[in-house]
Amino acid sequence: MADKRADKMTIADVALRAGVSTATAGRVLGGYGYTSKENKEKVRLSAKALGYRPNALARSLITGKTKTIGVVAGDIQSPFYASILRGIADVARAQGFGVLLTNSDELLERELEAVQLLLEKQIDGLIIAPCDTSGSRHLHAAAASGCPIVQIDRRVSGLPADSVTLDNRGAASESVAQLLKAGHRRIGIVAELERWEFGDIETFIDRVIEGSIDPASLFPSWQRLFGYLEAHRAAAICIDRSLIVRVGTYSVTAARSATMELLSRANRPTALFTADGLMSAVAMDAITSLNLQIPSDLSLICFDDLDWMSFLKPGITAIAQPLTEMGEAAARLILARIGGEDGEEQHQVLKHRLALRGSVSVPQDEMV
Amino acid sequence: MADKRADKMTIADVALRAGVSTATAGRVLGGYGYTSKENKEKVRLSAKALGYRPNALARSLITGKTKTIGVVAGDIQSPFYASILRGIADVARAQGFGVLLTNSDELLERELEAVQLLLEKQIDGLIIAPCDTSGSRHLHAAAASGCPIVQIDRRVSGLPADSVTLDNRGAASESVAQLLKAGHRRIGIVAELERWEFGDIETFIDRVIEGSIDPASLFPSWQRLFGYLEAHRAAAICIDRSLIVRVGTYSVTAARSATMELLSRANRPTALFTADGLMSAVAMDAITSLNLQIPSDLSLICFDDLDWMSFLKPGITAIAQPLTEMGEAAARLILARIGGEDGEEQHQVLKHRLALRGSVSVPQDEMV
DNA sequence: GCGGTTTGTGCGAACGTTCTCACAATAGAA
DNA sequence: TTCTATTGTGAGAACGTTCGCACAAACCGC
Repeated sequence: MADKRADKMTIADVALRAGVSTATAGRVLGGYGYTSKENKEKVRLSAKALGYRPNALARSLITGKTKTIGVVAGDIQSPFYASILRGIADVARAQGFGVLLTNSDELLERELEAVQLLLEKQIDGLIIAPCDTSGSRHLHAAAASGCPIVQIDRRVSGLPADSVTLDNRGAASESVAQLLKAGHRRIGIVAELERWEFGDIETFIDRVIEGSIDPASLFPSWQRLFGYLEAHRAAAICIDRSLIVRVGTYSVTAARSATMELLSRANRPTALFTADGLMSAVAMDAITSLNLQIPSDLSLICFDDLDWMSFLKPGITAIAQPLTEMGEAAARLILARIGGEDGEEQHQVLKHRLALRGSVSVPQDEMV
Repeated sequence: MADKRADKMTIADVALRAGVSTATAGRVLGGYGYTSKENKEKVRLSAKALGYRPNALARSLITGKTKTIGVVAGDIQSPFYASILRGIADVARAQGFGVLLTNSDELLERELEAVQLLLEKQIDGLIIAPCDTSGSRHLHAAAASGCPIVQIDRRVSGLPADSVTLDNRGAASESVAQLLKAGHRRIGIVAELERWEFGDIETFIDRVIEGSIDPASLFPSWQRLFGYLEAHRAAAICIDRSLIVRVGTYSVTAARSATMELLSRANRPTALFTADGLMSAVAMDAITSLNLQIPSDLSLICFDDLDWMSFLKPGITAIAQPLTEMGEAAARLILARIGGEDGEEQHQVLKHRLALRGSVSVPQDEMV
């Protein structure tokens, strides 16, 4: 038994018991500098006997590295962030890094507090899904002060930081093209589309058509609308503004009522494209409530591949984002920066996978 | 402009610029001790001008508190842990605490490493879903060394630490009773049931029947089997051992083949009880693959309420765990302990909610 | 034997805070 | 006046590490 107060054992105690200086004990335990075999042994034994556990705080204070990366997610509860976080945590753990987690709920104020907290705790790097893609002075400041940042899911324009995003525009465009190819001419889209800083949605549509928008620092849902518009233009099909359902907020109730309204119309669309996981779940709810059959009454392609889409009666064709891979990529980028890599900004744009299942068919009116 | 190197600003720099001692500056910024109004003002101004950000590491080193709680989850990616984590993070944030996250993948070795990492980083408290409910010397050691621990989802026997769990036995028992009441006599159960330290599953069944098992530090899936058995005994119905499908590992493929086998039998059960979210999803997949209709061909009650269960054609009756509440409760407990509360061990057992939907009916053979 | 490298050790100064002292100055009470 | 509180200040010692430096012993080729 002897000593079992594993509590406040310092390197000095270990050194004393081993009969060496604290410096020597530090060297063997920290694995730096030279030490003789005998002393190595003595110190190790002493440390084990005393139940010594290094204090990372003290180490970090002097080395200036905490081996901790901060993560600001939107909402950890969502499968989207949960999977990304999984990827981050895996890579971090493999390198002996810890993950300090906060969520912003997509609220700027909360993001501010979170970043502040993380920086005070001296994280070595920050992975963040930024709320505000235009301003974000706090992120510019953090980057300027030397904290490496990797953006995920979206990019704040002008921020000197790496990013990992999905080709949302391409994915949406491909899916909508799929529906168009099947013969659909009235394709509804349900998307969040909370805010676009440069005007209303009509302006957005006009500017996409005229080709004067750079999708890079758009929010994902806007990029997906972009893809929707692009596919229509490529097929030389006019946009029916009424088929674009802008929920305006990331809420189930708002999404539900908007979707119900769209699908209850006399001239309802023959196909539906949902722009994210929440919209997909809500749309599915609405579809079963209205007793619509997929794909005979309505074709459907969903952004985000949720588990139920594969085992529903006809499987739902869905765009699968490589979420854990995104997290892994982000973690690898941040670790590289922490490791001192100082090349150009890296902007990794990952590709989706279109899971083709049974929710798309020829539109009803053409089937006769 | 002036100074924008928000990087290495220490309290000494602030003090120098304000024309006071570091002690006074510390008092103003740290909010302890006495300071005159004038100095307060001067220091605040100086800090703001220099973009001073306190170094939590240095503070923690001396105060002995990091305002950080460590979390060891099984798999953050699962909706189960994601929701719990959400609850934890919310409560922690509200109190200015950070959350240091790791996952164990239910592997003891990984849990060991995780706990080690967290303790080295000097977390103030630990919330953990322990892998091993019997041994766990590392947790005993951590508790002994003064680190408060809150266990979640399950309890290691004899560990002096609070816990937050669900009444798994009660929930399972109630659900199975529901099926029995509807007239089912052949009720299948699909559960993970990876390990039970005291013997094989037959022994377990026998010992439950004879009433010689304390369910407190059983793994949830075993507690749920316990409830299944209990409900049968209460209804004086014999257990058919062949209806108890032990998957043995938390894997989709194993679960799928086991479930397919069960549902393909000539004398397949008339009702099914799935013991967790993964089993539920897999079972649903199997059911649709086999083209069985719910509830006419098979009644179903699932443990864990997943989003698709509410909007499927007939809704699936499910046991909803109050997950975020569990996380919140755990966080509150740990914060209380960190705050110095030293009463008796607290073991909070939360209640489930049975979401009654359309997946249960009278068994087919009695319907005539 | 002599410089030069390699290997090993201990002292003490960092790191950026908090916190204990000692010490003033002011104010009110006796 | 003189004694106690109250309010304020700064010097300097913690906290538990890492790291620079000085110094020694050993080994090496020549």
